[in-house]
Amino acid sequence: MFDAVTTWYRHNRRDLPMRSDHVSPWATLVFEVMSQQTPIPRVQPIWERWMERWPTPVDLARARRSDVLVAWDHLGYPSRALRLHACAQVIANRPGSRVPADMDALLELPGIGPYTASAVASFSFHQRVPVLDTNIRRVLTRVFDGRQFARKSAPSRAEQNRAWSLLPDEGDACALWNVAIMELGALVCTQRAPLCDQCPISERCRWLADGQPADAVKPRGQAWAGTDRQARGRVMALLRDAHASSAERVGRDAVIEAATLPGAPADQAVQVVDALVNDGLIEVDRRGTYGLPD
DNA sequence: AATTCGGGGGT
DNA sequence: ACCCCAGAATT
Repeated sequence: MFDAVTTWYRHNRRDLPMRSDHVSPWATLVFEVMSQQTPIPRVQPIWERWMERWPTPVDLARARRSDVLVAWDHLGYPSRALRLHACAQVIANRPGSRVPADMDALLELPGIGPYTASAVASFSFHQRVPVLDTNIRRVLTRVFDGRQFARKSAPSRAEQNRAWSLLPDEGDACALWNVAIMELGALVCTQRAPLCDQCPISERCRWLADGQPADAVKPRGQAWAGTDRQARGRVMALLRDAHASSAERVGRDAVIEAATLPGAPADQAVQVVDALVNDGLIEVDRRGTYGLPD
């Protein structure tokens, strides 16, 4: 399994800048945070500009949150940007301002959960830990369980045990294994139309052997049009533009207008703006004008 | 375990 | 129109 997947990886991997050997642990951490629920192609250009501007945790720790939110641009889930900023400040106060190398310490950091902690621990520090992202979970579920998709909820204990059991003995090999099987899920064992004829482990795949049975229809996800998230996104876009162009603040009327969606309940805009203030993503001054925090 | 948190490109 | 995407925090 290891040889088949890693050999495939060597010949088929994408040439991503963040996989370069001279990428720092901090740069890797930033990339993994940006990649949470966000496709790689959209992350890449923003990550490159970001690391040029704030190469180290100390650099980002000193930045203003408003500049951080503008640089985050439209990556989505802007609370991630604030958590990353807070994370930089925690790391900047550690000895040597170093990114911690072990899982327990990484998990203490703001915005760093099981996936990101394991990715940094494995890819940057070659710790012997499994990585269970959406791609790897899908591959392992198909190969071993014969099901089309992993469960929507967090990885079960059984999934984690299996991931551990597949790890090679050495940390270096684990890093290669993790990135290789992740890439296999991203390029071959895809969500929609897996390319099983190109898969190096198709012979051992229970799902393929069973005739690719389809899972039961999954419950529908959250709609988009008219949601709080859409309204919040509009407010953030308005304030990003205002800050980026002239560092100007915006009156309440304009903010409420941005938060008002066609056909939405009348009180949605007000509630959304209040929630953004509460989340620390926007601020009101004494005159009642709005802007990005600090 | 279920919800909430953006945004855009593919199908 | 709907789907998902190198998830995390909160309840």
